[in-house]
Amino acid sequence: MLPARTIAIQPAVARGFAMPPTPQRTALKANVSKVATHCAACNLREVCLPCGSQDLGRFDGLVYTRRRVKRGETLYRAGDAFDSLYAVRSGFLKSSAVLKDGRDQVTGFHMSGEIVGLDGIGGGKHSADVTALEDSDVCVIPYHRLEELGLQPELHKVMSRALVHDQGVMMLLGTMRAEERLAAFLLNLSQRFVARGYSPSEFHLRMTREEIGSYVGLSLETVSRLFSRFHADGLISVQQRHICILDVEGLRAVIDQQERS
Amino acid sequence: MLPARTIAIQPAVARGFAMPPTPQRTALKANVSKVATHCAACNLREVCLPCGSQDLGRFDGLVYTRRRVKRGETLYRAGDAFDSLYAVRSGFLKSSAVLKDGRDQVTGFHMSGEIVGLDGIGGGKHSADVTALEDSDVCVIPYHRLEELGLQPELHKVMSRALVHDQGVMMLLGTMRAEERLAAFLLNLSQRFVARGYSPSEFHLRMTREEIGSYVGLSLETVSRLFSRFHADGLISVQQRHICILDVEGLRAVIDQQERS
DNA sequence: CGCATGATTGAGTCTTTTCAATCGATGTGG
DNA sequence: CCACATCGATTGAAAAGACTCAATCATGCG
Repeated sequence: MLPARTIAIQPAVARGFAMPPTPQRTALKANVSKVATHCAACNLREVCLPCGSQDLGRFDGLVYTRRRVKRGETLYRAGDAFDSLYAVRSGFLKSSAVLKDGRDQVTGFHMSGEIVGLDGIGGGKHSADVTALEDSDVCVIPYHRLEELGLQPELHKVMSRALVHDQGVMMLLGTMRAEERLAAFLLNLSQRFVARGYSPSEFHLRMTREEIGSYVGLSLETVSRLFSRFHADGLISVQQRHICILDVEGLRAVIDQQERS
Repeated sequence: MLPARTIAIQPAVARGFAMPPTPQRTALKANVSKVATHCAACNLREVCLPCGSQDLGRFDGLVYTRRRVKRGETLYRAGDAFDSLYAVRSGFLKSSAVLKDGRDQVTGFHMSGEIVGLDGIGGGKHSADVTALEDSDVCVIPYHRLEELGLQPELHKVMSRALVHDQGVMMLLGTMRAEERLAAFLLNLSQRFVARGYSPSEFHLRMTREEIGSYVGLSLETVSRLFSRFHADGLISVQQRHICILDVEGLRAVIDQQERS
């Protein structure tokens, strides 16, 4: 049903560090295109620049690999061995975890410049699935190379920021009402788009109502209803997955003020 | 109202690395007792051993400091400058964050062997408050020393595990019903107690119903009612903050099976 | 001993979910 | 090229779960 299991890819060659060829690696080579230029996504700073636009000296000498993930395919799955981190170069992905009784939840959305795969460092295995919501392109960062290169301080910051972000999501899920959750979700998306040079007020949702609902802890119907209500209130305009934010302050007020008309 | 703001404490002396004495540091010295023996809490592995019971060679040469936090006092607060991580040696703490409209939420509970303060690495400032729920004792780990000592790989694992843990909390808040949340909360606490050599089935809650509710996204009344219901169902016995888990499998079944009588 | 804080329990309300029907868009095969 | 199938989105009505308000009950502390 689903495409072949993801196998983390090693760089074919790195200066002074030739990987011993294994059958898997040889087989995978065809899948992987070597990137000759520097990759801003690998900056590990969640830079918001288009890939390739920033030249990072410390990456000199590192031959890294790129991997394409088609819409619907997984970058990795829960239980997969952890070898590498992934910097999103382009596209849009979600991560999701499954409870043993079958219920699953979207735990995050990832766009260009963000680092994915941090969940695997602790246990040597990934604890969630990461699936592309549109054709995506990631930069593979072998974890052992990261250590060699002394990039840990950067990584610490990325992970710490991820922890702070999760804290925010916990606040959202734990204390906010449905309206507030959705307003916060839209504002967060908008922020992230604008940081990447896209319009802050007009964008295309890459995910379904169900995925949004799963992420913010609501049913898909509630999400749909609230989009309609926001639309009726003149805060946004919705047409399927095309969103315009018409009144940013109004959206913010939904979160800040608990009293409403 | 609250005790003086927390100031992260530096080690007074470290081999070949004398801190320049500043007024603050001198003033704080009285507060800090130097620890001559190795501290298992600093292991950075969230070891579940009582502090001091494990001798870690790589900590040779590091003179580290201890800090006591009385019940109700804060270890640090949101906005405080980040200098150090803290390993809990004994006691029990909570972290909590405040939304701008005043609502606050408990984002975690911390017991011996766990590392606190990771939220500050990314932005140089802490993003949450950490408060002692009982008199506690932490080991201060200056962040810059951590880099010198090459302990980053350990730290990565701790942070990654924290991310995975947060993922679990997000699942709890996002997909579980009230009963399931509370059952999961109790089982998690039990697990953590048993890992520290305490009874898995009988323990004393260090936090109020309100703090539990805040953590799992329920009102304090709902928490109280559910404790009573679990009691009536023979799953646990509750007497104020004293808890006995009478039927672990029953509690697990609350989470796993969505159908109930 | 009395006060303050936290816990329990009840009643009523409100939000959100569930179930269900319909609509719209997209893509495929005849 | 169109009909049909499929998937996602919308909307309504009813039900359930959790919350708020409020009163009462324990416990611990000064």
